[in-house]
Amino acid sequence: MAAPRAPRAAGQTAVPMTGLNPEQCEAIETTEGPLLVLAGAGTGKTQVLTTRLANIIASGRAYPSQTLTVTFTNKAAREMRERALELIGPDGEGLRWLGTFHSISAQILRRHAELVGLKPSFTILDTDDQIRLCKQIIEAENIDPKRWTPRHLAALIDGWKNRALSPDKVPTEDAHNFADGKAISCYTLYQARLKILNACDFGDLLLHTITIFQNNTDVLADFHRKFRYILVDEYQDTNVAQYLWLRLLAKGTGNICCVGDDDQSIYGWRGAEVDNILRFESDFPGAKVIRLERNYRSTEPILAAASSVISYNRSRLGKTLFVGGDWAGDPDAEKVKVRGLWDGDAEARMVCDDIEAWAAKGRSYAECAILVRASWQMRQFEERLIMLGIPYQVIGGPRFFERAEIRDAMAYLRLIRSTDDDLAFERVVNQPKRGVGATTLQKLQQYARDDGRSLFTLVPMILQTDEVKGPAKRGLTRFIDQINHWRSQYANGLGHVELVQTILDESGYTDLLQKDRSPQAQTRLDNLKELVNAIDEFDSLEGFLSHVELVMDVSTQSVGEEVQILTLHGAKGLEWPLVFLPGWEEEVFPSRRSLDESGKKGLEEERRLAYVGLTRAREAARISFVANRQIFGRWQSVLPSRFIDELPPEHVDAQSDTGYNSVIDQDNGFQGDIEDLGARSDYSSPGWRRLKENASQPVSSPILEGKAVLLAAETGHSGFKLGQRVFHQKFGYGKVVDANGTKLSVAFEKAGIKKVISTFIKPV
DNA sequence: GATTTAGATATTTTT
DNA sequence: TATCTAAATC
Repeated sequence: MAAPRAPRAAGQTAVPMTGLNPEQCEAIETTEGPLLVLAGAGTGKTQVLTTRLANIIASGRAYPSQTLTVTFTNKAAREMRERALELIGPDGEGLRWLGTFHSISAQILRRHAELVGLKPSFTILDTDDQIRLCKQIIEAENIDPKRWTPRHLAALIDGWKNRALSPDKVPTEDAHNFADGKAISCYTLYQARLKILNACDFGDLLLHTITIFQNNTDVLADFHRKFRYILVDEYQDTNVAQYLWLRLLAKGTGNICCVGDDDQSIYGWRGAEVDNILRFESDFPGAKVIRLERNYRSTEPILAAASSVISYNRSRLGKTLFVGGDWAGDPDAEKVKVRGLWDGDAEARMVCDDIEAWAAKGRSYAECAILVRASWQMRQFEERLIMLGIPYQVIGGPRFFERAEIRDAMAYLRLIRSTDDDLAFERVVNQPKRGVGATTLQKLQQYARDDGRSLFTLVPMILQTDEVKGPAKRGLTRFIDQINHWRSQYANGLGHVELVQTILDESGYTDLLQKDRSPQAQTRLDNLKELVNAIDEFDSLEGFLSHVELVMDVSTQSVGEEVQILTLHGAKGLEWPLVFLPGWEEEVFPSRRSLDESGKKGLEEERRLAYVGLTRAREAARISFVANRQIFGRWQSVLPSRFIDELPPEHVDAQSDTGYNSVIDQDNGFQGDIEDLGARSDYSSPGWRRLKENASQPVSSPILEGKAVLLAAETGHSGFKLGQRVFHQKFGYGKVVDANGTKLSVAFEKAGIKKVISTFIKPV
């Protein structure tokens, strides 16, 4: 490789810098030495990051392959790569060190696996495999799995790995809380099992890489020479392991640029340490800090609201966002609306009416988003939107590669790739049913543990004996034969796409789903078709599998003309003109669990979540809270969130449509005035009083009228006749087959099933 | 070993 | 309310 071209003079950039403000330019041009870019919400962070990367390359400071760019999500990595390539053109083909912490670690680890006792072909376990491994360990250690769940153990191990703690370094008091101190031996056992399986979990990808760097100065020195510039996105979300990883690499040139926002650190429960960003200047001596505070996204009231709330946090570096874009000095900017309602139904009604009114002004549904704290809050909005016939999209939820049917299909493929993959073997040996139950499987596992060889190798030997009999023996024999058959077909040149198809058909998996008349079966079949399509895009099975292990993500869904419903966490990095922030009640938001588990730290994180939520809005933010909330089927009287009190009164239009003297308490039969409630819970605050003074106007929903939409339970079935064709947003078209009682029975065409509908449905 | 039923249990989510 | 797990029964 030739040496990089001579660096250009400082200040001279090779990439167009039009439309960038002075702080942004400074962040782009300060290429040498440690740099922290504190980028507030909506201040053009991604643009700075991509332009900076492009500039380093275009100015000849480094070849693309000499830059390391780290993100947290695959989505961010994809976006960054695209935007950087736009700026630097085909030169950037070599941006092969742009990726997530995990994908880059995996690349490094594949090259140096033997240094930590792994083969380069190691597999990467996902959460599901991890939990099943933990289950086996808990059984082996004779721990009561009811009291100490595998999930619990997996979470503990994950937590330690986030903090870069190997089994010998776990503080004893940390381990005491699990199964009378057996936690550490479980962890040790877990790591031993992983080594036998030639596998890694996500945490190991980072930890092994750190170990390699620490124990092999030559390898580290190699990477120091290689990576001339390091860029890190979302630095506030790094955990201890990621921090150590970065420190080791940054010791080379010292050219490390971290971009982040301490006010947007919302993943503490997942191991992120806000402290990393707070400590940056002392961690990297001589570090420069540049603040991006000019916000191009939101109106004055929205920024004022967000800034005011976040100012109540103590652990932060401090920034002051100001309106820097088209919104500057806009006299028509809407104040942040705060509305109090009787219950969740009324709240959903108000929000959806607002959305209709927005659309009636000629604006698009896709410009609206409803951001909730927890996913259970989504349902009532969905129901209401279905009723009004407004298209919507729920973002998040169970991901494609985590669905059972996809994981089953993947397990078959993993077995074809490597018969030693015991976890895959266990998953599908009885899927579809082959008469191999828990007892048989346990017996097999016992053998495998004693022998140290894989299940697939041992089972044929066991079958020679009389250890397993009857249906289990027949099932196992067939299973082994089938796998061998598929493997030889594949070895003899059967294409990987055909292979999946063959496996699904010959194993009886497709049959099983086709016979199943449940509503999910059709979706599952569709998902499997989707999987076949996905595999088609790769040129080999191995390529597909190793990609999927790291990128548990299917290409982003297209966003059409739909209202978006998502969690506050899912909203980070996104923006909409109109944002609804419902459920601002104590115990819901801030979430009670968060406060219970992490106290003041938890509260500050919840507050950052409020900040993230508010700053997603471009033109209008609408907060709401209720007096009575149904949580898991139980009614609870709730109080407005303390964050409402932290809003700046002059930028807020607060109003309660229901009055606060309306409190029901199902458990205690309490029904009374807010004064009583205040007395009960010591709740009294300026914000609350301010809202209470305005508590007069009733809620109105004019938009509802004239909609050809009915709820069976509310209206009876006057709107429906037997045989009537109807449309349901989730299940599609169908015919009414029974309309007695309070519910409506509908046979849906696509799913081929009958379903009792208690939510809204539209006659067509 | 498979199926059914009763009971407990309940954030946020990425790799 | 909905979902997942473990015991109880087939």
